[in-house]
Amino acid sequence: MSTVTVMPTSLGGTRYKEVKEAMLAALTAQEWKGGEVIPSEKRLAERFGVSIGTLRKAIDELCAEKILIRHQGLGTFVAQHRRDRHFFRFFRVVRRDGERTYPAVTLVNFKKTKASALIAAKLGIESGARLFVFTNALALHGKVVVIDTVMLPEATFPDLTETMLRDRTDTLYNFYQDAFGINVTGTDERLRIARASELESELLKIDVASPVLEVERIAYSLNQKPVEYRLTRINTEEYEYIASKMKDGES
Amino acid sequence: MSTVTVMPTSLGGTRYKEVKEAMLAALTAQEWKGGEVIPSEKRLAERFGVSIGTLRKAIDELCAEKILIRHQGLGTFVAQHRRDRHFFRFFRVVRRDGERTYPAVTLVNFKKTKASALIAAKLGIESGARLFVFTNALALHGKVVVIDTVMLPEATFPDLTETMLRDRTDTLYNFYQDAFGINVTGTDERLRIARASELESELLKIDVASPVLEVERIAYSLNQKPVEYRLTRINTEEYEYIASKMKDGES
DNA sequence: AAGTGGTCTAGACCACTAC
DNA sequence: TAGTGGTCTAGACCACTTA
Repeated sequence: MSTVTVMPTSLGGTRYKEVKEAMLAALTAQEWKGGEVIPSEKRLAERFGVSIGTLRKAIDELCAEKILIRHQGLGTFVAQHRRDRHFFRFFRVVRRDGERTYPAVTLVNFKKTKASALIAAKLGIESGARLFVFTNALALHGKVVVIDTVMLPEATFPDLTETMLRDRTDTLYNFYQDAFGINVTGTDERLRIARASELESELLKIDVASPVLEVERIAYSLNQKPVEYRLTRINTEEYEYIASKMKDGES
Repeated sequence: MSTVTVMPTSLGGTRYKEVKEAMLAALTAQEWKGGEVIPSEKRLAERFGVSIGTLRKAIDELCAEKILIRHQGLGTFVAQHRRDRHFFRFFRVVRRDGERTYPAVTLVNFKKTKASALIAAKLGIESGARLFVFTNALALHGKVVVIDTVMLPEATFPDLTETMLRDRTDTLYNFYQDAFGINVTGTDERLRIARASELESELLKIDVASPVLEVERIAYSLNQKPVEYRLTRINTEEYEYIASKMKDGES
C-alpha cells in the first residue's frame, strides 16, 4: 500500500475524479509511457483504495479523452500517436472526393529564435523566451498541398535539433511523446482565409498572395499546458478541411 | 410491464446498448419531446427490466451525445436547441478577438425546387425529390458576415412555409425540433475556399469573386439520417471559424 | 487455464431541488 | 420531507487474449 498515492477523501470533489487526477499525474510523471500497458484494474483499485467500479469510472473518462486505450483480455494502454493509428485525429486535410492519404513531409527550414509577445501569449510563456521554429511542406498524392509552420518552446523541448526532426520515423506527435514525454491530448483550432507568402506560393505552386486556408492551432498536453503553436496553410483547390468527428473507422 | 418495450436479451449485443436503442426509438417516436423530462431512472429500469446501473450506463451515453441532459434533483431532460443554451455548438463563427455574439438573421429568399443528383446523394434522398431551399444573411455586431443556404427535403419537413421560417422565435434547429420533431444531433462539416457569388458579395459588401470560407454541412437526426444540407459562406476578414471543442462554458 | 477488461446486479448513501 | 440524479461498493459472471 503506497502512501504516495493514497488520496484524501475530503478534497477535490469525488473519489473517481481524484483517482483520475492521480492517474494523470502519474502519466505526466511518465510513470507509464506511451504504448505501455498500465497495471490491471484490480491492482489500481487496491493502490488507490477504491472499488473496481470507481476505478473503472476514472479510466472510462481517460479512455473517452483518448489518453488511455482498453483492450479486452490484454490490458489498458497509454495511447500512442502513430501514423497507423490516430493520425487522422489531428490531420484533417482530405481530398475533395473524400480520399485520405498520409502526407510526405519535407523539412523546409529550422531555426532558433525568441518568442514575440503574440506567440508567447498563445503558448503561455514569457515574451522573448527561446523558441524553435520550423516549416514542413506536406505532399498528398505527390503534390505539396499543406505548409506547416511549427513553434515549440525550448523549455519544453530542450536540445531539439534539426537532425532529430529529420530522422524521426513516425508522426511529429509520436516524436514529441517518445523523445520528450509530451503527450498531445487536444488542440484548439481557428480557421480563416490568408494570402500565400512568397515561400508558400513557391512550395504550393500557386501565385503569390493567392488565398489559402489558414489554420491556427494550439496543442495542449496532459496537464492542459500549451506545448505547440502552429500555423497551417492549405491549398484547397483539390483538398479540404474536415471539421467533424470522424466515424469509428478514424484509425 | 409494457410488452412493447421489453427487449430480447440475446440480440443486438449488450443490455445497456439495447436499452439505449430502445430509448432512441422512443425519442424518435416523440414519446418524449424536446425540453420534456423523461421518467425517473427507477421507473425506466423497471420498464426495461434492467438494474439501475445498467439503465444509467445507457443514459450516460445519451448524455455524452448531448441527446439527454441530466439535472441532479430535477430529472433527465430531452436536450433542446435554444439560443441561450447549445447555440455555439453548431454556430462556430467568432470574431478574431474571440468575442462571441448571436447573429441577427434575415431571410433573403425561399423557394421550392427539386434535388439535383449531387444534393440528393448528400441528403440520401432520390434525385428529383422535392426540396425547400432558402438563404439567410447573418449579421454579427451589426454587419453581415455569414450567408447560409439551407436545403431541406420536403418529405422530412412537410408543409414548411416561408412564413413559418420568418416567424420562428428561436434557432433554426429549435424550430426543426418544435415544428417537425426533428432532433439534430450532429453534423459533418467540410471547409474550403470559394468565391463569392453576386448575391453574396452584395450582402457581404465585398467584391464579386472575393475569396470566402465555404462550409459544407450535413446535419443528422437521432437515427443518423441526413435531414439538412447547408452551404455557409463566411467573410473571414474580421471573423473566423472555430473548429475545436468548446470548453464547458460553451453554453 | 489464468489473467485481463466488459457487463450487470442490488443495494447504500449523498447532494440537490421542489414543496 | 420526498423525489430526483450522483457516487460508490463488493461482488458475479462473461468474453477475449495469451500461453
